[in-house]
Amino acid sequence: MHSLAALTRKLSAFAAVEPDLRLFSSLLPRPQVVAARQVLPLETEPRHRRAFLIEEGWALSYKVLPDGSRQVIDVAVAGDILGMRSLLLRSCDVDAVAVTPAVVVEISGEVLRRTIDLAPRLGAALLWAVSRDEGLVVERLVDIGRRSAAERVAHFMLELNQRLRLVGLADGDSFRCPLSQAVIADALGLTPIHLNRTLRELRSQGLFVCSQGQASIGDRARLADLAGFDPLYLDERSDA
Amino acid sequence: MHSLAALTRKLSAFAAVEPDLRLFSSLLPRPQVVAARQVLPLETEPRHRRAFLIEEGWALSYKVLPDGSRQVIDVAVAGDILGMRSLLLRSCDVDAVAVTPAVVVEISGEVLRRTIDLAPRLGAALLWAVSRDEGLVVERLVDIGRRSAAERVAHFMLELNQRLRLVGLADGDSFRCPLSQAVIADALGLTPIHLNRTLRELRSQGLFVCSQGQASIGDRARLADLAGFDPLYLDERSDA
DNA sequence: CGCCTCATTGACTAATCTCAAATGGAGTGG
DNA sequence: CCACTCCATTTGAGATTAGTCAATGAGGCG
Repeated sequence: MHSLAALTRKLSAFAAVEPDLRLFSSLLPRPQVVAARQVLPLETEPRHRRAFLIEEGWALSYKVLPDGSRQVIDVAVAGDILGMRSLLLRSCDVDAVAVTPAVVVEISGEVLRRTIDLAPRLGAALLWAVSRDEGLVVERLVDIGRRSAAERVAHFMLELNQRLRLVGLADGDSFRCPLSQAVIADALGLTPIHLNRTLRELRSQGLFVCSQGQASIGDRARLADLAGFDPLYLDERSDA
Repeated sequence: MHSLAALTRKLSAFAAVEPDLRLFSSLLPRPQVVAARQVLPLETEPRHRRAFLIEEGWALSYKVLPDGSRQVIDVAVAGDILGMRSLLLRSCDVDAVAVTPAVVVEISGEVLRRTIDLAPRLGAALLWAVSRDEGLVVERLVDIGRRSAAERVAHFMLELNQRLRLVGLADGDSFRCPLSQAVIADALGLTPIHLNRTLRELRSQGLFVCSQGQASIGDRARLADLAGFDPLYLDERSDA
């Protein structure tokens, strides 16, 4: 049996789904331990798709363009699900990979379909969770579309900090951040070089430091002001 | 009673939901006719949110940043729903507005909750539709994050054309496009000035023309090649 | 030690933005 | 029918941001 701890916590904000979660859990395969950099295959054969629930560790989904450049779409931590979209849609070309060693549970289309069928309410809750994660994509869209490099970085880091706090992986202004500059740059639509300079700039102003996988917000107020950050959209509570 | 024609068409790709749709329809208020530029209030009082189903016409949702710049998030045509996210989440600061005269149906949180409660399967289908629309946001993210101005425009227009074809609002390579350059620029993270130059460039190469609200793809093959466009993600069929 | 990857820096280039202004159509009131 | 205004579009010139190319450190690992 899985603990599904983080997921349970997430979904219970939406509805009372414990009994359904037991059913769901019974349909799932055993958790897998994966190494850092290991690919999480969202698609093996053309018609065979799957999603991954992240139980522990960090992972991300991304899309590679014909010219080889990469856009990171989601950064996922415990309780997040990667690839749900490609399970429901004939979405294309999205890949996922573990950033750190991680524990993941595969969710096949079959399992999801049976879950929606047997426990539609949990199905709705799962889709709601996905929808919530999409809120992050929207925020990233605004980030990349209309903010300068420094603003993007500031916003991204504040968001990350807030998300980690919500799942108990960060306490105050410091948090572990195993994302390389290349990954962050690909998430923010920047060059690693330019990201590096931007980080230097933030550092020199005492706003934010990030090195050796350890990140630290130096001046939350000024950073939030720079980013125009409003943590409201990360609120996990549902109004339902 | 509403026709919900476009929505029915969309959702039936996911599951057999006709009976549920009748229930849903009975919960909805009457359609409203709104003028171009009229705001669709996603949030009136702090705790009172709503979404809008677009029956006819064009509308869009956007987010305004502190500095006044705007990022367009969704462009919605018949059958699309705007603001679903803000209904489910405590999402913030997203506004919606009609681009053309339009017919819309308000969906209150109350109605959505009752729908999910009484017809969870339809609830799942609705959330699935939302998830599908989010695929568009992801695509926009890649667009803005990693493509040049010309590539963005090419991709956006091919996507729009494809979407309109799917709901019967475009036939071949020509389609009505009532979006002003300012709107398109805000959707693509560009300045109107730069968008204008980019459009000129595409025009001069015979790839794409857009004027007087009428758009036309001049050379689909080269345009798709430029954009790296793959219409797969727009496929409305579900695998479920 | 040699080979990674990641982070960092410099010098130069190219894409995009900003500011400013001209053009042109659509509607409006006289 | 003619000013006149309001927009959206178009163009120019110069400033700025971010990207490219190239190279050097620094740390981890077999």
